[in-house]
Amino acid sequence: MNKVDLKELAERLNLSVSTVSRALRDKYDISEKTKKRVLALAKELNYQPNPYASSLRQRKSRTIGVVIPEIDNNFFSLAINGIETVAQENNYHVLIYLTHENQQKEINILKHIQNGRVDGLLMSLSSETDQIDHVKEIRKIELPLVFFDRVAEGMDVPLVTTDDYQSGFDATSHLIESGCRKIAYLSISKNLSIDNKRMKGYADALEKHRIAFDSKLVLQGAHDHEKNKKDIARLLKSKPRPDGIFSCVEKLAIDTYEVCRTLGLRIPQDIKIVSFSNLAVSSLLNPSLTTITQPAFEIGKEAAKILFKLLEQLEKKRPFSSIENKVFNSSLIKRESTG
Amino acid sequence: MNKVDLKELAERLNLSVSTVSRALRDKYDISEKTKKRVLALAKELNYQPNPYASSLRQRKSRTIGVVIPEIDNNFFSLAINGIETVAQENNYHVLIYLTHENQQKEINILKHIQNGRVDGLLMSLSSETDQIDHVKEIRKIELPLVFFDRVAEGMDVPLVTTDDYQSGFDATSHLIESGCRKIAYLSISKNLSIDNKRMKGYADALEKHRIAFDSKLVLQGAHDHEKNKKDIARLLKSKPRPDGIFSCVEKLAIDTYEVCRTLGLRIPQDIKIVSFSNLAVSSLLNPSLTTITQPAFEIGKEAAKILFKLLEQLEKKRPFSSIENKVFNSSLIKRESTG
DNA sequence: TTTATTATCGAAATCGTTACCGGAAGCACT
DNA sequence: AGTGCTTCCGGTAACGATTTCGATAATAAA
Repeated sequence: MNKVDLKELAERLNLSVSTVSRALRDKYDISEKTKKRVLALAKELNYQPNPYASSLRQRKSRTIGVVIPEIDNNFFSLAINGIETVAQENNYHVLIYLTHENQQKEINILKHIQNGRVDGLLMSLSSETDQIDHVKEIRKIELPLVFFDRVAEGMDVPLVTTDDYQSGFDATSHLIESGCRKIAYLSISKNLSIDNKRMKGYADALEKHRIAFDSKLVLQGAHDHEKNKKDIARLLKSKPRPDGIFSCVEKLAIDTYEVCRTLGLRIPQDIKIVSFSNLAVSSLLNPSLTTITQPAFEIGKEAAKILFKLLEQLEKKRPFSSIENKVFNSSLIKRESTG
Repeated sequence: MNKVDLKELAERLNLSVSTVSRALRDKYDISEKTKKRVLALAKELNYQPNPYASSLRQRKSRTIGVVIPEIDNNFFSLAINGIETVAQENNYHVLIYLTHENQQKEINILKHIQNGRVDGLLMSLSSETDQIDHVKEIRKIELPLVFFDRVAEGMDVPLVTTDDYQSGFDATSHLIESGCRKIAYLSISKNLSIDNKRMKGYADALEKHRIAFDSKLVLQGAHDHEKNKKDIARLLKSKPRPDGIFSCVEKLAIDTYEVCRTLGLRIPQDIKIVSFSNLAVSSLLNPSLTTITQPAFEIGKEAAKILFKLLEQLEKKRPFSSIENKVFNSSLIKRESTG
């Protein structure tokens, strides 16, 4: 066991522990000569400071937490990629927590995290979450928090999102312009603001083209693929059959593809599909999928950057500047599924 | 600021700090009555122990680290999903580190991690990694370590892998049986044992069918998509053109699809493709892709379980039982791309 | 009643690092 | 010589929990 601590360094160098500590951290009141001696020995012995002692004393952990619904999802893995990149640049560590779209898990995670384990939090809500007391609790202890994508609104917290309303509007308009008149909306959650906004865009686009909104055409997706496929199949077998599908999330679009295959429905001849998606192979699907693609990596990076800005302000005890929201544009990429 | 610590609890209860601590941890020498009082107040004040103080004292962090090459990759995100699931069951926290396939980053990460920040490590090597001194360093400090998928062999460390040789053999045989005679192998790294095994399976299958191994048909993939596509295009324009492709990783297969589209090559008529892949939409591609699919989620779970078993043994100071390797079977799923 | 035992709790040391305060030594300037 | 500044370093007390040891009181055994 190879544990070198400050005491050991101090003894070997005939210095005090506090001097060694300050030398290693390049403080002003240690001579250059001493600093060099200390650094040299520290390197030789491969000294690594104990992060827990340090965190305990400094009341900061150099760690941020990321709480997300799931990770086997292109959007979130790209976002984490962005987050981790920024964290590594700032010499921070990243703790990952998955809620698996479960509100109770989300509550538990937030509860067990509000003890200084992380200096800040990045978060995207679970689809089941229908109240946010647990998040407000986090605010009470003044833990810097940034929401991305699946945000909770009205909380005085920075939000990083995309132009969900506009995207919903554009996607639906695109379907209408492609000839669709009976367009279904596949939702993940009526609780999530991003879902509501997308649906509002959908509804407004319908209205603009004088197409009646029909609540029977709104399908609530679940966490269970099989159930989703059954529901989608029922929807696609209803008469008159929908001629367009706007899916709020990638996985429901995939389910739709599979159901269409099962039912022998042709895309785009029988039904056209557009979906939010970060699938790298959208253009290679059969048929290629028209997507609204969010800049997921950038969203992760930006959310992390804002969080680090908050941390810096906290550090310098500056008053928090105005809440910094950031809205990215998604891009509608037209492909065969709406052709 | 709402920081409740043991001292505060103790004062309010007219007890000593040590009694409160032991009551909370349900030790035998505290009366039931006192325990109840303590628990009640702790709950009321939402007491959360400071993890760093606790870790410092106990010399354990209840945290494991996961070091992987990338995360926007279906295999690794599924694996993490499995890891996180097991970790959450064990009340452990998960730190994520991405090497971005870069050896130097991998070295730095391992260096900064060997200070007690994690109790154990799960790891999959970067494709660039061509020596493993940094990993051996980790072993010296007796940090429990489990490799999964991209393992380093000969290190007396548990490995969780798939039957890469057999999969390589089967995939190649399948191509041959489908009529291919000039089969290219797309590799990610000559350093990785999984790559070597897959290639050995490829080579042996060729030999079994008396097809000469041709090193010009082995293409070394890089981290850069554009370069890969150029290389693949060059390969596919060579004469006589390869009639089969066996790709070691998903992303090279995707690149190949795109190149084929650009060059106007028809899959599977002009060229057949099989690839390792965890893509959920393999069957929806145009044409659907024949894959060797690894049980990624299970691999993550199993690796984490083995790690926790090691941690438990360490806890009880039992001698380590024999190194526990686990080999999962991948499944060859035949689809149109080799039809 | 005395002694041994058990049940229950408190005081203090400890984990490794950092912050606060102060002190010695050297120099410059009156 | 005395005063005032720097420069450089050490001692000590935190940070918040756990653990060891021992103390007290209550109970059982003698």
